[in-house]
Amino acid sequence: MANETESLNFIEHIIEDDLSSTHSKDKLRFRFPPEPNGYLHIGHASAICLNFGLGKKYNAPVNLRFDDTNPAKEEQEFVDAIKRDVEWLGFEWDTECYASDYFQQLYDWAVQLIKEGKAYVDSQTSEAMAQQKGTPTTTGTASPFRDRPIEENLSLLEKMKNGESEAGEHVLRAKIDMSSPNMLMRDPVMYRTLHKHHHRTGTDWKIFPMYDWTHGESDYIEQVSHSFCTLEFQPHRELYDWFLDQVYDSDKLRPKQREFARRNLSHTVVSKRKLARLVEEGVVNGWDDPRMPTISGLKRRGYTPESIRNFVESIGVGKRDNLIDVSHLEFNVREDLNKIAPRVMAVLDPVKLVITNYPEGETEWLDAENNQEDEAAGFRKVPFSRELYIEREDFKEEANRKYFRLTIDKEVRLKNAYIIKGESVVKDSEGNITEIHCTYDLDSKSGSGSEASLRKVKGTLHWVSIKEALEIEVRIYDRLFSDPSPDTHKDKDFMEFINQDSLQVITGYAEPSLQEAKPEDKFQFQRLGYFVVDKDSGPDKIVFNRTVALRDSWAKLN
RNA sequence: UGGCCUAUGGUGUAAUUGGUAACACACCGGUUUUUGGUACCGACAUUCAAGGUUCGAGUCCUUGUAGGCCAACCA
Repeated sequence: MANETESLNFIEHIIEDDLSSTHSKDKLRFRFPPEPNGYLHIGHASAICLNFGLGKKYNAPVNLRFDDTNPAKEEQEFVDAIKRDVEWLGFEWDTECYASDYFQQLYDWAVQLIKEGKAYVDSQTSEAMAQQKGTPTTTGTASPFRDRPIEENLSLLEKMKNGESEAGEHVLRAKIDMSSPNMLMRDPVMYRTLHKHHHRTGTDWKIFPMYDWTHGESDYIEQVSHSFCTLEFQPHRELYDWFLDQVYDSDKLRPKQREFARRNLSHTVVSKRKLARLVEEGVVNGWDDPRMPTISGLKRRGYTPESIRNFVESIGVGKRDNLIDVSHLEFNVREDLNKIAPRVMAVLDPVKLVITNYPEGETEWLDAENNQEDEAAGFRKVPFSRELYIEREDFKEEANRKYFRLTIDKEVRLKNAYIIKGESVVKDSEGNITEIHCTYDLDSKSGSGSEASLRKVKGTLHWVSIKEALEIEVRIYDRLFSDPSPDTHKDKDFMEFINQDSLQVITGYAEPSLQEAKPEDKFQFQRLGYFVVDKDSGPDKIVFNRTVALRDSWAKLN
């Protein structure tokens, strides 16, 4: 069977091992646990595809769980955006969960821990506690409150809960081991007081559980079998297990945390906090700016869910540090868009071309194939006339043999139209070319089947008839950072590597068929790249984002 | 003066658990082409280092080396 030779990633190996020893298949359950404090990015897409992909593969439920334990940073806007993005990527969650739904259960367990002498209220400043915590190479020392009587701990926690203490006055700490080589085991904070409005619990709760106290218990409550997170949580595993030990009932499934390496994309940052800085400091125009590696940014840039899923699958999962070149991502959009994007013609850097032997004032409508990769795509009509725009770089007065485009005395084909020959140029007083004059071969009309039309010419140019052309706004994007790995320089802030020219706005001219294009419609501007209609488009102005340029082996030669 | 994790081509992953390095991207070369696109073909690594076990090691052992993470009342 083909399945037997299919290679597995290390996560799948873990599951297969568990399946053949401790777990039955119907007990498998996964979760995707975002904190609603920002938008999802391409790194999250990896985690989403991993967890939901596992769900599909093993026919197991996957929860969408919002890790909303910090009301200071979390907002409903982000919850909505996250749900939208997960759905857009093409996944369905089993249950929509919130860590805040478990606040009461967590509190009850905390009380139990105090009663068992495994937690205490500390009333020192955070600075003092940090001091006592020691460093990775030196052990910590005990808090003076470590052996507070159980009754006192209980009443203090009660006071904290009732909002009778200030933020920062007391915290609840687990009593574990101040000399552990793992800093996280040195009496970690379980609860802090925060007088903030929570997006779901409002002002009901004045104390909020910390991540470590919440995450594993939430997995346990939901009976998640495998809790996958990124590598930086590796040291948290010991604490995850310790907290689980305190509440674990052997009748139930015991969740396990396993870690994988987050995917780093070159020339950008893949960190919610750093992306938030780009938004806050106005480097980009919001979380969905097409230059952002957010899901919503990629969507607006013209990426398809399919291309992102394929990308994630092709790069796999591992445990080592990595830096994936953006070209991987770009390959995947091109591959998808090549199949589905209708071809149209647009000129972005126009120069006027006059066909001197073509009748003045006449327009003929020619047939143009919509997509040669898709026979069902059919044909459309494009207007052709005496005066056209072509790209400035598609003409040179003289050029060597390697240049296949228009030059004086050389023939070239106008896509879907006729073969023309360069004759002369008109220049302004500064020597810039303002018009190119050429003649056309009446018998060479594309698709006519005539001998002339079948003539082999080396170059084919795209063009647009000036009279019928549509003026469009085109936004050309470049990488946001000039450095491949802007946030890994020890002594430099990633903001120092921002590419100042990551956005270029130009006016172009497109064939009139584009008049009806709607936001999110995707096209290939022939010989240029893939473009998507932006939501900023209005009735009098269509705005296009360039998703990605076509591969360009000519540009490489230069 | 610590603990944990990771090392396979330029990049990212794989290798049926000890049987002779695979796939994709990138790069380079070529064929086809009314997109210098697409498609197709070819080239591109003896697996961090040094020892060891073995008929046989990317897989096992030893010793090194390099990189990452850990000192938030963030997640």
